[in-house]
Amino acid sequence: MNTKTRLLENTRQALNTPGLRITSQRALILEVIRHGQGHLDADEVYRLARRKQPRLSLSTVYRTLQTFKKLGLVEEVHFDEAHHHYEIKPSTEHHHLVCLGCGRVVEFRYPLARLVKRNVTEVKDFEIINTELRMTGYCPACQEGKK
Amino acid sequence: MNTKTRLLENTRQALNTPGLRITSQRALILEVIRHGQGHLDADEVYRLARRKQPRLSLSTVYRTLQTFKKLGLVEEVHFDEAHHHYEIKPSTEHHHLVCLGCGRVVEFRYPLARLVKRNVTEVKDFEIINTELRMTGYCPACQEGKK
DNA sequence: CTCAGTGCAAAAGCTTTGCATAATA
DNA sequence: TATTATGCAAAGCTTTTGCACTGAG
Repeated sequence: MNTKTRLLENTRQALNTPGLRITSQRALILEVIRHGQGHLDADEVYRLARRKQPRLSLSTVYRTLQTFKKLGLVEEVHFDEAHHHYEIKPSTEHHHLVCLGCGRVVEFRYPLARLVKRNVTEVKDFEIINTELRMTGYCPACQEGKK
Repeated sequence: MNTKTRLLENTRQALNTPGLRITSQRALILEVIRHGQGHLDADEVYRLARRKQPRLSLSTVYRTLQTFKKLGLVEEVHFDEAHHHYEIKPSTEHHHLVCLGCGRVVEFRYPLARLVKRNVTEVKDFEIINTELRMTGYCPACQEGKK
């Protein structure tokens, strides 16, 4: 079984929804996000994917990202900038720590949703769909640099 | 002391930084954000402020927002959409709960920064500047509507 | 063969910038 | 009077959309 066939096979599992078609573009984009280290924005996905499939268009990337989001396959993450980043939907809740100096993004696990739901009156009655914590600051290395 | 004078007086206190000028636009924009219920985006600030000062331009709003942000006077909040919202910098840490049904935004207090800093290894060594938690879901009323 | 998906180009937001003019300190 | 800030218009970016063509099922 060659790489391309395996890729399509994986995609088939991920995208098995009536009416939805498995295309080489979708397989490729899913693969790029899976292997992309963490948090790619649409343009990064586009550039990486174009190495394998030069005729791929940016609109396809955007449309595919929307599709994946609706399917719950990827998650949109909001950093400080104006645009969005995407990551494969994690099985366990996790959050992000962004260094304002070097831009490094650190992920960490912490069961916030449960905690907050239990302790905050306003949240108790909500049906929570998504919980996103973003902390920004300076990592140890960049704290040094500032001195 | 008339309204305009008082406004400028308040602004003077807020903006007292060498080289920074107190203008009627800045006073007005600060006032709009202060009285705006919670979370206005740039365009909302613009439209509200234009009622009092029709010649105000949108670029001034954007530039002023940047200035205020740098001064730590207002805070940029990131919701699900592509653009930013602004609020007067709160004295105590608080977070946001957004209803996906009706769009209502509920604020709640919870000392997350402290908690996470204490419990998460990855965060311990960071110098944290900002902590932003955003939860989305459905409020009681909208849960009803879905049935 | 049909209809969902793609590529391309154009449009649509939101935000930033250049430059001459106005206003503050 | 010396700069800083403003208004206007134009440009920049990211994201979306229309349409004819392609390709999966």
